[in-house]
Amino acid sequence: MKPSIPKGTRDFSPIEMVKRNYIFDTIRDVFKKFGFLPIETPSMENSATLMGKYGEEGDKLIFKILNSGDFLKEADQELLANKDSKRVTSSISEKALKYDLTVPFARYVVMHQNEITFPFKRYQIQPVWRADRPQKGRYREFYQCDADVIGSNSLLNEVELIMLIDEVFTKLGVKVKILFNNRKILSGIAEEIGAPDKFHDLVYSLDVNDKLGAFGVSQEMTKRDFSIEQIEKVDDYIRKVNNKAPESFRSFSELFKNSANGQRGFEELNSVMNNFGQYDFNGVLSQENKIKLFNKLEIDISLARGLEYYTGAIFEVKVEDDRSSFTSSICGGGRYDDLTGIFGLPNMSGVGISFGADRIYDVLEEANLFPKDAEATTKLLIVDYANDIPLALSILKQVHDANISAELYPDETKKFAKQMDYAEARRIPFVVILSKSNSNEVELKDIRSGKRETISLSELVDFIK
RNA sequence: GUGAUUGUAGCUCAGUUGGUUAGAGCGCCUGAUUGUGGUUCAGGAGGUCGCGGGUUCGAGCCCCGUCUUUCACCCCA
Repeated sequence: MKPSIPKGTRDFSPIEMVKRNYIFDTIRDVFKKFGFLPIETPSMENSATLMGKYGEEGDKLIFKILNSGDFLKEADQELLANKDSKRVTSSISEKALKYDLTVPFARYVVMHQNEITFPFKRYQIQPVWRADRPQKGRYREFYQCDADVIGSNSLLNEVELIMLIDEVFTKLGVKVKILFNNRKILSGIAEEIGAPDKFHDLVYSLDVNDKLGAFGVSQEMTKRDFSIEQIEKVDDYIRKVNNKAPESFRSFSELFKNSANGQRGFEELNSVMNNFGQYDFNGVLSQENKIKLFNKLEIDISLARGLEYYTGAIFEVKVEDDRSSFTSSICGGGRYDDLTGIFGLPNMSGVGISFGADRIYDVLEEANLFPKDAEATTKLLIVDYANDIPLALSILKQVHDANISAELYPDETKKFAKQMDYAEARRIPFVVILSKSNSNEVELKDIRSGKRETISLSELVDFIK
């Protein structure tokens, strides 16, 4: 049979793994620095844990796992006879692959609440699965790197997460734009125009602001049967936000006369943004005391995010780098006030962000931002050693003891040319040709320059280092 | 989920309006040559043309189905 792997999944070669690990290590280091602690959860969860948390679209993208044994006997025979796939699923599948790391985390918090010290800061780097159709930057199995703080209402957590995002992308060398919004503003607008029941239609309409501007939003709202007064009111909001001037944004709050939700959303947004040097809405803090970010931080009122559980802050990060054409978001997150409530632990607000490692990989690859030394693993190869294997092994031991990665060519019977090809293919920078060496001096070749020289064994370690 | 797109040797690709034993470059293997792998020369292995069905005297080229690739929409990391 011809070997293959499922659609949307990938194998990773050693070269790719070294680069992937570079991303994971960078993100993990920043997570640790900010005080987050690691956990892991299983690949699969009970379907009931996952279903209903991601909205209608999200639920459809959850991979279900078939029950074991004679599952058709256990199934609802009537639904089975009617070939009602959608409804019969729940009777033949009780488990599912996890769709993100946030919901399993909420489940974890509830199950381990007695052992956790709150506020709890955890990070988690694991694969998740989505039954999406693959395309650019979209895979069916991909890694998320999450950091969440749960059990704290403080908006300083939002501030810290923005600092964390800025630091990660600064370390990776990618220029990005951090978009920030608050879901309360969105529901505030819905309330203000008297259409809280059309929240989703409003969000979808606002979404086109990004591409088509205020006029596009009006058009979209017309399509979705909003009244002229409603459209005009929203248009007012949009224009105030699209105009990036602080005084324009300040006047924004005056628009929420009838919505406490909207007013609060504005205050939350304001109090977070005010910590950063790029914004100065009310001029309270002097510029010197504000945090300077390497990347851009912007308010984007159209930012809604599909995940249903967000209730406050919403983050999204997009690449803004000439060297990359990547347009989809590479990091996102937000605040969820009651994710644990459904599992029986109310009043536990959390906020977190999720880095899309695979998309970040694509960006770094496209923009050529991987450090070059990320490719070399072994520093030294010993070749042509068949005549004196004990000497070869003793040199190997000495180099290893100096904490340098080195190896023997794995087959002493192969031709010299083969052994040199191996060094080149593996990008090993140095080769010791043992047939021309003795217990005092070794013949060392630098593969990149092609130069050979004889140096003493004691110098070897320092030379390679 | 909707609409396109791709699939020929290990890799990158040719293959004309359907017509005899399906090609190239690189790579790989063998031998020779070369004062020290990387040069040059000679030879060689390797493909049921994604899979299944159909049309035809005859299909890599046409039709249907299916899987896969890539992309847009939707949604999202």
